[in-house]
Amino acid sequence: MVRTPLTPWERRRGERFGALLREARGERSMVEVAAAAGVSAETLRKIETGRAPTPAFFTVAALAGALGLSLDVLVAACAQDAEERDALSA
Amino acid sequence: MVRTPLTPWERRRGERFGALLREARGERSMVEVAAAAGVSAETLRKIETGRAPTPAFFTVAALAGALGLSLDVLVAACAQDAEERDALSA
DNA sequence: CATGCCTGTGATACTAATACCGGTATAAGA
DNA sequence: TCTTATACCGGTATTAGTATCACAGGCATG
Repeated sequence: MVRTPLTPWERRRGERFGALLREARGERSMVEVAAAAGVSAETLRKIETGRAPTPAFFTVAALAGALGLSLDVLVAACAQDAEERDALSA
Repeated sequence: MVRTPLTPWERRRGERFGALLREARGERSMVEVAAAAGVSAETLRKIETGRAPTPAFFTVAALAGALGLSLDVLVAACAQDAEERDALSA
């Protein structure tokens, strides 16, 4: 095996991550936020829906900047959610 | 064109980013840090040398955690370097 | 009803990230 | 000297991220 496929856990983490971004976007439109971050709207959509579970670092950094989010807080929230999920549904 | 190839600017940013990680690693070995972050040593090496200029978000997050770095500080440092470079070599 | 606009979506294409393998060089230590 | 460890490099294979194209639903306006 050359490159390990994404584990279900990683996909769940991606869904959580996307949900956080979507929540932070609020009433703003996808295209508006995507344009502000300098990425395509489709990319933002895939990240929000969890279809791109492990996006590029600078893509996330640009989105976080456009949304006024802290990257450290973001990863912490993801890790916390993951722990809760693991604890609940083992 | 479907996916835009990486621009020289992005590659330079990747080099800067890798240099920051390498500096933060200090005396520790690649394999040690890579293992602590849960990534392969080759991946860490490529990121440090700039051969992987746009690494995955969670890969960077894991490395930053293993190195005790803040992601926000990291991107800020990259952006600052990029601005300096732009200002100098326009 | 038809037309246009805006939002989000599905399919497709192409590039890059990641991992494994082998080889090379350098330095430290037995 | 020989061995070991570390890092670097090239090639290869496979998955995943990203962008363009084409389409559908809602909503206003003529």
